[in-house]
Amino acid sequence: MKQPLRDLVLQAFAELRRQDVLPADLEPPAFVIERSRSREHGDFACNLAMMLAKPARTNPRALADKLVGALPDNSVVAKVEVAGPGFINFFLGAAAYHGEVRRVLDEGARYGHNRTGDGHTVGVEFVSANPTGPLHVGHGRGGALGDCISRLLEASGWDVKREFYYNDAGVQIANLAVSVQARARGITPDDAAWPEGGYRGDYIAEVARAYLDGASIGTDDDEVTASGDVEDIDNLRAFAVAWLRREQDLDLKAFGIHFDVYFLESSLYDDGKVAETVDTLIAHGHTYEEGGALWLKTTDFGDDKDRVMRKSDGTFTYFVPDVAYHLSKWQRGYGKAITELGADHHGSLARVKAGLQALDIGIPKGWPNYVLHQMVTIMRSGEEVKISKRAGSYVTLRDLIDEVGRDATRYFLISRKSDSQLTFDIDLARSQSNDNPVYYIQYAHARVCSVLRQCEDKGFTFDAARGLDNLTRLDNDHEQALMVELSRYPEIVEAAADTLEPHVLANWLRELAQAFHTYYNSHQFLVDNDRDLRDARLSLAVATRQVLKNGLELLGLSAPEHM
RNA sequence: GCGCUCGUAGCUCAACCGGACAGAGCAUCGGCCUUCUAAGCCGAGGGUUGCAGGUUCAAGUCCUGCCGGGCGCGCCA
Repeated sequence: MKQPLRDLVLQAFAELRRQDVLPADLEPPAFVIERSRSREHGDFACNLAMMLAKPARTNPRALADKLVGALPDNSVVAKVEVAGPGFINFFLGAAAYHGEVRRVLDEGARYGHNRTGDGHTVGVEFVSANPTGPLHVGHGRGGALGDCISRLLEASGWDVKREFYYNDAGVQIANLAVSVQARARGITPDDAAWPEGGYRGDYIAEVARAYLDGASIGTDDDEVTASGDVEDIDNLRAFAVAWLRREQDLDLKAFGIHFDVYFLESSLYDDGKVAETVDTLIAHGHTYEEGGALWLKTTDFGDDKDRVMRKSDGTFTYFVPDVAYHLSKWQRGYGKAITELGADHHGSLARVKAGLQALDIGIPKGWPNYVLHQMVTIMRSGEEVKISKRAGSYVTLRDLIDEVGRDATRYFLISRKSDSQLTFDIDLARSQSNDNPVYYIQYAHARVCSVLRQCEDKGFTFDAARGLDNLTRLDNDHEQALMVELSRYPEIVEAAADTLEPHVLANWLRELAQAFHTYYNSHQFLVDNDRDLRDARLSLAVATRQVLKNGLELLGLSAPEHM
């Protein structure tokens, strides 16, 4: 709804330039049209006059008056006021909101979508857990965030590729293999013979048992059968990785997340991409040898010290495949790329970005776009549960889903800004699940469904067209407030997608639900003696249900018809 | 020590990227079910936005310096 107002203001601005009130060569500044916080300030406020006060060398209120005077005739604005330090407040006519209700019913599941992405491809990488253990809550936060961001971008016209990067090469995988081997030999973590750095969790014993039983594991691209031979470390490793990948896949499926691409780190070595990346960096003169190692001059690109790429033993440090991996994303046409990581990885960002810049192939400085999430602290029985891979003590994602449900887990994990730490109180989420915000929103949806069922039971026929013809009957404060809330949805989706912040949508959905619950409690939908009013109210209820459903969908939450 | 990040009501967090009087939920207290689902609604109390400066018409938001929490700082990944 903002754009028509913006156009009007720009026309007024141009008119003042013509009248020499403003310098003829003055370009319009980056002013905003924004929703008013309070009803008395109208529906939208514009700050243009305050921004122009200095270049025009007049006081903002006088300028605001002139801008208002220069506004062209139009049908959207019912009233304009100049207020405060020089705000121009727009009061919209009821027709503007009625039009929005019609749009909701007309566009249905597409309402709120926009075309910002224009069909371009964006790669969204998230979770990317090492296949060395079950997914824990931190992965859950990353998973929920990445998936919701993907959904928001899809709703904004992007062609989204969800991508999972497996670190299936390197030291941790070797550790995994020897851990399973030790378990298969009957060694436990408390024994002196337990390998240094081995994974101590009980799941390792499960893997070992299955290995000794000669089990088979099918993944989408492979089938691994255990030989049962404890000495066969290659088979042990392949079996353990396949096992854990399958476990993680099941967890993600239970969480409602799918990926389009599973990218294996090992493939970067197999097809020579790592070597190619290193060669390119050397060829462009961004490296040097020192102490038997090959260094990348990351300080040329904003890092605080240079980094080793190839160790003196000839192997590469971990960030080299990371650079090769991101290069692969670039080459695969991800003009926009989002990499979602736990904040403990932030130290490596600078060197990966430096590596990408040093390739000299025109990758923009801000590419990829990193989204970091802070730690999740888990409380159980009033105490913090420490996550310790070493001791094998976990709160797994599966535990959470089992205990508090998929919807509640997702909602909890995305309802906070990703860069602030999150406390997940399991007891609270479980014991008070009825007071959980997600149920509050879903309840509003179920209530509309219930009203429609009652409508049928009472023998009323709901005529949506008739309702839309009678929207002028919706004249009380609660109905007005609800319509205003509904009309904000497209702006919320656009803002959340632009800033990659799903919590904006989560919080707003609560406001929408609240506006509906308030309305529901103060007015009857199924008035029996006034069909026009009844249908008008039902139209508004159905529009609300549609927007609730659309919003829940973008967060990957269900929209139940009964509760 | 250096870098990044956060600090808002008793608790958990918002605040539309610089706008008007800082808002919700939980918790506490008080009301509302013979009427569409009370998983709901209405009301009350609760704040020097960690501290001190600066930038400007306007600062929780931007800049500087402190204080405090978290994370990172390896030829580990």
